[in-house]
Amino acid sequence: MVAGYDAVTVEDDSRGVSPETSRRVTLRDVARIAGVSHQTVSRAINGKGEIDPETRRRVLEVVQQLRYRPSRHARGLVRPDTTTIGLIVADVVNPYFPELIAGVISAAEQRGWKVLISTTQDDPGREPELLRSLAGQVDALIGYLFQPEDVIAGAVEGLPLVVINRPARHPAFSAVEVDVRAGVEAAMEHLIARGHRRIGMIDCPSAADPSRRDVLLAAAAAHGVPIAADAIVEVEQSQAGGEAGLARLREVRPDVTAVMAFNDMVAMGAHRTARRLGLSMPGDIALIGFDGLSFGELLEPPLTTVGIDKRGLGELAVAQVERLLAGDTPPTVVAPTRLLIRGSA
Amino acid sequence: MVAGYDAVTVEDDSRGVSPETSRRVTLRDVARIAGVSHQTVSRAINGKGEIDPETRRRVLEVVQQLRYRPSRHARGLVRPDTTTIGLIVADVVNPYFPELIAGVISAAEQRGWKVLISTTQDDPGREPELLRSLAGQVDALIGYLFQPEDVIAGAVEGLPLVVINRPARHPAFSAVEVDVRAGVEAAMEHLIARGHRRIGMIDCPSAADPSRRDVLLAAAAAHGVPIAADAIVEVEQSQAGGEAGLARLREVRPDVTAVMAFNDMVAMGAHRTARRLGLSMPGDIALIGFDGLSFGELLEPPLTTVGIDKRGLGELAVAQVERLLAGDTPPTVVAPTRLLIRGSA
DNA sequence: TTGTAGGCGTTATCAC
DNA sequence: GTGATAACGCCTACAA
Repeated sequence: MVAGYDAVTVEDDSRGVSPETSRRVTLRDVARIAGVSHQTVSRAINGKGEIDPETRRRVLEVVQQLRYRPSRHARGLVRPDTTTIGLIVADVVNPYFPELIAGVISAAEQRGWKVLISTTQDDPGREPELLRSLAGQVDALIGYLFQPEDVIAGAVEGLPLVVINRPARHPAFSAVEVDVRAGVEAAMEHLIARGHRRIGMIDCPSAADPSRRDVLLAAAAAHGVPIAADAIVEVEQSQAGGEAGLARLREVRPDVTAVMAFNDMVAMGAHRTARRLGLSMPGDIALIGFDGLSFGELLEPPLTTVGIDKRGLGELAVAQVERLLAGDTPPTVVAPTRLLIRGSA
Repeated sequence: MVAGYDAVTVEDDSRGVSPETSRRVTLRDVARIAGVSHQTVSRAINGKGEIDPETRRRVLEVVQQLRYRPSRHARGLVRPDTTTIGLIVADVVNPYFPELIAGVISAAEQRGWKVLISTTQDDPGREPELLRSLAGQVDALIGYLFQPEDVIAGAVEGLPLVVINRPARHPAFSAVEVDVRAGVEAAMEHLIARGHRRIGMIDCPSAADPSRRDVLLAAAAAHGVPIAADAIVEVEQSQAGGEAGLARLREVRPDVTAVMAFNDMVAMGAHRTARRLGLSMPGDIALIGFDGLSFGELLEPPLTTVGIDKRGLGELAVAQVERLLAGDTPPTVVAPTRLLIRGSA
């Protein structure tokens, strides 16, 4: 009993004299004040093992009073590990991402995993920093990243990483890619079947390899409908970029009858410009986007586009993580695309 | 030394013979194989303290070879805590949420916090289970929840919780609310100023209190433009609900000239029905949504709506968490709304 | 430069 | 029913 008494005094000290130095309230603090062993407190909290109801009540009271909260780290150390994966994207609001995120979350949840999300707020420069800070908290990472591979590799230091927007050259990475080639191919065939022979593109800078532009050029050439160099304009990846893009393209090549946009955002801008110029779609000009974002359905006419199964992409990424975690080095997985013919082409 | 030797054997066992039983690779395993103390390994990994480059190289090699990864829990136990907050929403894809999530993430990031996201996949029944499982991983929770308060309270057991879609009656909760009253009020004034006198509503079931319906009725009454009981139809909260809602309303009260929808999703459905019926907006019928989702801008005519600063809502929630974590019991915070007059009313 | 001892907060196992 | 004692995997002293 003397020991208990002593302890209480110590407790009073640390709590009364210097509450600012607020050390964390621990199981032992509760135990001391409640006059029981820390083990009993544990039992009271977890409802495990036999314990006198009265003791339990008293302990829980002290728990409340001290605002005690168990340390998740201490728990994690002792209990079977919950695996947590980190997800880094540029921006949650970009309509491309929510579905992707949903795929990751649901696939993770199926496995009983948790997902930690971070965004670069559209600033790729923050990637290394984010990767580093997430790396300490998770068991693996999934990222839609733009930095050079060695920069990324340096930041994650051996943590399993799955990249979802580009090929993985670096041996430490694993990748999920979109079948851009098949998508562009399908779009091209569609346009040609509709009689288009002078096709243009509103492209954007991208780290992908091969780029959409290369793929498009190849597909067009393969079909004997070569694309003129000046029928490809490059703009910033945004709606505004798309608006400017179509305007520019019309100036340079007014004879173009069909346009493939880098993605739906850009296509939406082009769509806007087309309407502003009084061009009917698909009559005066056919327009095809890429991504298959749902807002395209709301446009008038609705946007024809190469749809990506973004949800599936997220799920595949989690599956890759699973194999990585198991010690595998899985080959790149390719997510399919599907032409969504909706009206603008 | 015998102990060490034994251990090596065990290690060999667990890796070679039964990789399924795979115990975690620890710092000590690395140390043993590298022939140094676990402390040296720690130094090699963290780059702290003096260490012979050659030793370091050798250690890191073993680290690679054994695929050693430090345990985040063990680290967390010793290092200053990263605070992590859990965020629970129904579904990331619902266009209401991405902005909210973005707000939470950016506010959290500003404070150096991490965000763990979970979704109920639109099944409120999963809330207790999710809350419980998240509770073990985070320092506080933010949730867009539908279960009764005591159910929630039981699941989080004292973890700080901020609810963002309803008032907090329970003392353990803290809340961020949307200023529905002001929003509805503004919408009402707008309609009345435009000469509308027979106003209807497409409502949905909701846990909010007071409900949007009550608020609308009060506002209407206050302006001397009472709303007939049968001018309020209740539908499921979805686009399909909205479609059915306006159709039903037109049948019962064809004289209604303006309709307030429960939210933008529902309004979009109504918008569709209006077009299908050949009703011009805002001429034949004025339509106002709620939420201020951006897709409303793409409709033709664009949807007039009561806008919510969803990003701000998320930021406010994080601020509430901060106060909660500091030991405060902050009062409910109200996020403002703003009428976005875009065309449909 | 390297190794040893102790502790972080929790749970499990075993006595009492 | 309750309480010691020993892990869990890591890091920060401090000693060698």
